Amino acid sequence: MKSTYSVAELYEKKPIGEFVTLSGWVRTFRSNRFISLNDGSTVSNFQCVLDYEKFDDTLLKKINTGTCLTLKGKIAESPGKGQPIEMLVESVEILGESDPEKYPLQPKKHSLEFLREIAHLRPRTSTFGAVFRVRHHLAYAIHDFFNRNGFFYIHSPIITASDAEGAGELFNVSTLDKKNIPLTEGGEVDFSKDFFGKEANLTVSGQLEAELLAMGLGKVYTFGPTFRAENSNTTRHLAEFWMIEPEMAFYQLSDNMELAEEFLKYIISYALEKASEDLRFLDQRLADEEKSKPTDQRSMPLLEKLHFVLENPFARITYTDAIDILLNSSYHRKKKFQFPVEWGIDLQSEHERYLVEKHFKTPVIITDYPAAIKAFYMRLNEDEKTVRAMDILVPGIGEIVGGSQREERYDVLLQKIKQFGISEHSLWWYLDTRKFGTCPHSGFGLGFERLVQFVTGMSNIRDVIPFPRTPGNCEF
RNA sequence: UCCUCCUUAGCUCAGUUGGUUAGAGCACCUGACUGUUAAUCAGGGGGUCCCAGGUUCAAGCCCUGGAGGGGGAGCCA
Repeated sequence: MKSTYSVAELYEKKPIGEFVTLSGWVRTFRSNRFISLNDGSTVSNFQCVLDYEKFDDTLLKKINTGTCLTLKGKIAESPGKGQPIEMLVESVEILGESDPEKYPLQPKKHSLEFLREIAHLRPRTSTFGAVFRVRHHLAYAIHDFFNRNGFFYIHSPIITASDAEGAGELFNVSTLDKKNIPLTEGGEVDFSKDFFGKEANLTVSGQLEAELLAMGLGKVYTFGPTFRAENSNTTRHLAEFWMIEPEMAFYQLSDNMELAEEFLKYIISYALEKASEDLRFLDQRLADEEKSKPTDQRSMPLLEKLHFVLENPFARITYTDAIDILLNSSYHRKKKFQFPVEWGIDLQSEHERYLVEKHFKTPVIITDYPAAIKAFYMRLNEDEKTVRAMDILVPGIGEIVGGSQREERYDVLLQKIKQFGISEHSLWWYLDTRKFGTCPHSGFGLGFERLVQFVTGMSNIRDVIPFPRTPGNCEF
């Protein structure tokens, strides 16, 4: 018979009368009698009761917030109101002491900004425990969804020599001696002397490589780290983040949209099922936070929002229709938009927010953007002005998915590459797939941390990844 | 990178028109109490007022520069 349990297992099995072993970290120690213990298996703490007259004072003094303990004792029904069962402690082993004068976490509410500075300890708080457990379930759900639907998980390279999308600043990967950098005759850095014999960077996207695999394996996806050296200081950007990029042969844009919607709904319903206790906690946390805001600025309660997304179809409109809606809006007539609206502009945050939060009040898929504001690889429409792009916008976060049908026609793609000023030579392998057995295909990218933000209701992206990397911040 | 707000005890924050020894709640320490739920009650310790310079008889408060953080924007996922 097993006698070592996690807190989650104790609450599930309620082994009343059984002598068990339990390990965890002390949240509070009340009345010299009640230890509130958490082991990370669930957001709930477990009450362990000890008779202080039976234990040494020097031992009791070591039971403080943060102390790590192994307790042995019998499980009994709890006469108190806060919990169904509790442990009547018979032995206490101190695994790790915690000096209460110096331990920064207290049994009280801390600001997220303060906890960010002690990111090595914040996994011991209720909020971050819940966030990281939900993050796990979401990651697992993503693999589960693709596996059930016939996708193959592929590993695209982390180090690449191509700035695939031509977008954003790159992190350089080099083993050159920084104090003695070899130069060419023209005074440029001589990357032929570098480790790879050419300039190399951390990947900004696995998409181009995923396309190569899709045109052999059919349906594939990547799920890996991505790096952008942008000087972005916002609540929704990281220098290192995780991205999911499915890529499907023989998928048109409409198939792509259907997949993306089904995918998001599957993941959310999986999280609601597997992490219901954590999501209830996060729902309450958000509600408490929203109390300090004026009524008209409050967002929808977390659980209500998630159910709403599950139960309603995403709105689908073209970019051209979106511009019309914006032009006909009362916001536009009253000149509430800071940026002008006209066909051809890149939609600003305020425009996206109006469409999602005011007009449709549901996630929105916008398609067929002007070719000039989208990447070179997106398939050109018959009007030769727009491309088969799709962005999914959600309330609070904005863009969570960006995807497209890919340009499969060799001549059109080559012309676009030249137009965008990209060296065709560096993409010879990408062009080859259009030369040999090309086919219509589509895919999209989902920012994992933005998904975690959406599901947990955390407003800053730095609070949904254990150790965030942002400009000027690489601690831990 | 731009705009804006902030920086006072371990944490969250107050500090009036520039004026004596800089305050509160929580945390911590000591004691009392002991079936509590962020326990309660009494007492105590704890400060480079972000840094540097300036104005003034006098600066936490005013001025200049810098650093760090929050929110918004851009770039994007």
